[in-house]
Parts: sequence; C-alpha cells; structure tokens
Amino acid sequence: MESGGVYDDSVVANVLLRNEMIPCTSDVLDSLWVPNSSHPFHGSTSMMNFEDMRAENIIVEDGNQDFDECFRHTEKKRRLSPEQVRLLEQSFEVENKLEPERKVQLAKDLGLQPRQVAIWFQNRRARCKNKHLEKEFDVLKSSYDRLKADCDTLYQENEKLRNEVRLLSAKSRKKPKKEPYDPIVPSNVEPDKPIPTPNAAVSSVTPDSVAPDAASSAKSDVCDSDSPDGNHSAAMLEPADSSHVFLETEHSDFSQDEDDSLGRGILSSSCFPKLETEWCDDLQPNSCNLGFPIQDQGTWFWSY
DNA sequence: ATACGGTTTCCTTTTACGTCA
DNA sequence: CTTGACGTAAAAGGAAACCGT
Repeated sequence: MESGGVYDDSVVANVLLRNEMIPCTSDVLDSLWVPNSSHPFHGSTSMMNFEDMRAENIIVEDGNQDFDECFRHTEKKRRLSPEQVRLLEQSFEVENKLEPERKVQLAKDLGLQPRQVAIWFQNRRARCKNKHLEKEFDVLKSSYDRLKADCDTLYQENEKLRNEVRLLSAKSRKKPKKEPYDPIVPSNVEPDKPIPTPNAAVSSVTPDSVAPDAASSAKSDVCDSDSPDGNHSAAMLEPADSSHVFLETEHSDFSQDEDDSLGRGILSSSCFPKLETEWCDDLQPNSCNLGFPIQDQGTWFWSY
C-alpha cells in the first residue's frame, strides 16, 4: 500500500474505527474505503470518490457521520470508465464470485469503493444469467420447433396409414378368401411362425386381415420420413408403427386422446433429455427441458 | 446439542441516471 | 431541445450460510 495518498485508507480506517460509535462491519468498511490518490482511476467518471466529496465539503472530521448516508444523499451515478470496466471484466472472467480480499484489492486497484465492486459483480452475474437464459431460450425454441415439425410429420404419416388400412380392410371384406400363408413374409421369418414383433396385438392379427405389403410399406414410409435424426425417428415410431395401425380393424377410429398420449409418450420418453442446470456451463445443443411437464409445454405460446 | 441473534453474501426486483437515436 | 428506449449502477428487501454466545 502506498502511503502518499492524501486520504490514506489505513489512516482513515484506523481513525474512524477507533470511534466506538461505528460498528466494524464490512459495509462500514466499504463506506470508509478511500481510493489511494496514486491509483490510475481518479478520472471524473469514477463514482463518488473522495476527491469529489472533499470538493463538496462532505467529509467530516469527527467520524460520527454515517458515510453511507452521505453517499446516498450526495451520490451522482456515474458510469465506470472503460478501463475500470475492462479490468472488472477481466477479473470476472477469472472468477465470477468475489472474495472479500479480492474485492478490496480490486477496489484499491480501480479506485472504487469495495461496495461498488461488489455491486458491479452482482450486476454482472445478473447480466450473465440473463444472457444465458436468452441463449437457453433460443435453444429450447429451436428444439421445440424441430420436435413440433417431427410430430406433425408423424401425424401426417399416421393419417396416411390409417387411410391405407381403411382401404385394405374394405378390400379384405370384399375378398374373404383365406390364403395358406403370406408369400411375401420376410425370408428370415419361418412361415409357420408369427412375425416377431414386440407387440402382441400385431402377432394376433391374421394374415388375411392386413396386406403385408401395406405393413412393410408403412414401416418403410415411417423410417424414410425426413426427420433430421434417423435413429431418433425410428425410436420414436417403434411403439406407434404397428399396433395402432393393425388395431384399426377393430377400433373404427383413433381418438384425439390416443394421438395425444402417443405424442406425449414420444416427447417425454425420447425427446426431452434433462437440461443442464448449471447456467454458466455451455449449453447442450439438444437440451430442451425446462423442468415443466411436457403437457404444459404443449400449450406454450411462442410469441414470435 | 441447539436455539438465537448478528453479520455477510447473494439474488431478484426496482429505481434512477446516462447515453443515444 | 425534447423525448423515449435502452443499458447499467445502485438500492431495497429477502433468503441462506456462517459464527459466536
């Protein structure tokens, strides 16, 4: 510490702290901070430095005055100088939290009060958080848009398949003649065994109720859908591709609830990985969970 | 061990100032 | 010159953590 300053901080602090009327809290110490006259940031843009106060005859000699009150009543908000901001930014890059020693050191280096440094860090953290939230929002929105497009595609595929099944059902009712087994069954499937499928409803369907080419085309259509992520699409469609279609012969129509539950299942199970909670971490490109239930997200309104 | 008060730090929201178009 | 929008420093108020008693 240099001792050449007119208002050497240690001297002032010693003088004032000896007065028992002033509690020795960090706020008080903050308010007692006197920038060393030798530091490089005594420009007119620095806020509330003691030179200003001296010029306005604010400093009192008896130490009974509450300096904080003085500041509050006389302060003029001034912008920090670019150099001060630059150094604060540098320090913030290193560590966005401020330990007391660092705060005092920074304040001394910048010719500010420690309280100003603390406030600057608080505001800087808030700005950083806002920026991060904006970024997160953009990622979530693009993810939502992508998912919505996928979902729309799926619904269209679904509708198409339902129409196909309707047509084939009508055809099969016209021609009730049974065939021994379907010659178009895949070669790796033994003819006398049902087609392996995770869904029991599918295996229970008789070959004559649904034309196999319809089923295979359905599968291939779905897999060929123009989703940006092929695996993602296949995984999403696995529960939907066959059972709903084949059950169509028994259930005359899909209800909107079924579609909704399908959509929710798809969305919740495979499309909403847990979001990173550390807001200063880099965003994951596919992070898209705000911690809200998926059904609530479906009602969100994107205002632009 | 624990309840309590004081202090400090942080966060969020609000206020007020400075700048610029 | 005035005005409104915007960025930002600072204040206010509350919550949480820590410490000494």
